[in-house]
Amino acid sequence: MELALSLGHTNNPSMGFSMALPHETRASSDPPLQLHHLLPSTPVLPSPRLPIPWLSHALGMEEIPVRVLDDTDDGAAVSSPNNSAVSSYFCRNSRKFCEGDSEEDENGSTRKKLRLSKTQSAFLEDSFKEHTTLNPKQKLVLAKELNLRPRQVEVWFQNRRARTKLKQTEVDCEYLKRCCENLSEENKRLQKELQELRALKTCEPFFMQLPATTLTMCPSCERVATTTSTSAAAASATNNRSVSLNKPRILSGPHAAGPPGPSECFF
DNA sequence: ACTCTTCGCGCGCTTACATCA
DNA sequence: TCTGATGTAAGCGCGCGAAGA
Repeated sequence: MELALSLGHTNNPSMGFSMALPHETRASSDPPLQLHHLLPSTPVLPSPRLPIPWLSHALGMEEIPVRVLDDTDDGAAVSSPNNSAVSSYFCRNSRKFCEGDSEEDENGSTRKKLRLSKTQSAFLEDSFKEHTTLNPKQKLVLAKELNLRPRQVEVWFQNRRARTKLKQTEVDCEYLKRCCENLSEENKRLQKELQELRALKTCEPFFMQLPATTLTMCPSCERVATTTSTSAAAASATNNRSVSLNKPRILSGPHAAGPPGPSECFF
């Protein structure tokens, strides 16, 4: 089947799968900051650009040809007994159908929860790939096109955003987990190396008599500098081995050596 | 200019139903 | 046929921003 839908241009060109952060400015054109923006090579959920139903016609500019979906199109099962994308839904609290279609079926029993047909879902999915949010007019047009209530379209988009966010969170967690594992491995390796160096140091007391040369690494710029006593400077300069026996010291804070301010590299 | 109220919307959390293995 | 897991439509409450009084 084909669907002809005319809607305005997107109000959310950034789209993609960047999830809206809570209470962010929704009209902002800047995509919200994501973990994958901060971390290298974080897998990001695909955002394929597929043919989309958001066509070029401006909203309300012309008659929108609407074809009522019928679920025989793809054989998709809508569990509603009348097998249509009905404009009714089940109110949990009142135990009846609400808003426009509150009747019960012939048996007097309430109808089951509506499930969208595959066609409807696919259409909504395509729309979502173009817009993760809908403006009221787009919602109405989509609802009309799919023979759903606007509320259903709205709920579908809300749930779809939630699912996307959940998946992205899972991806991010997986990535962080791998990062953690890698860092643990690196930590183990460095600890082992340190032990070896210490063992070597105790085996060669001669070098203990040499003035200590400390390698100090700036955690900010990651440059390494040697800080030695004045008398030892010459000796250490000519004795690379003594330098190698000293473990680079990671400062606890940015340029923790003191005098230089945090914005100014000590090195 | 500021405050308050109302409205619409999105989100998180949750429930309940449909489907499947 | 029954059952537990999973997916998802939908309800509810809350917070936020915009608009108007």
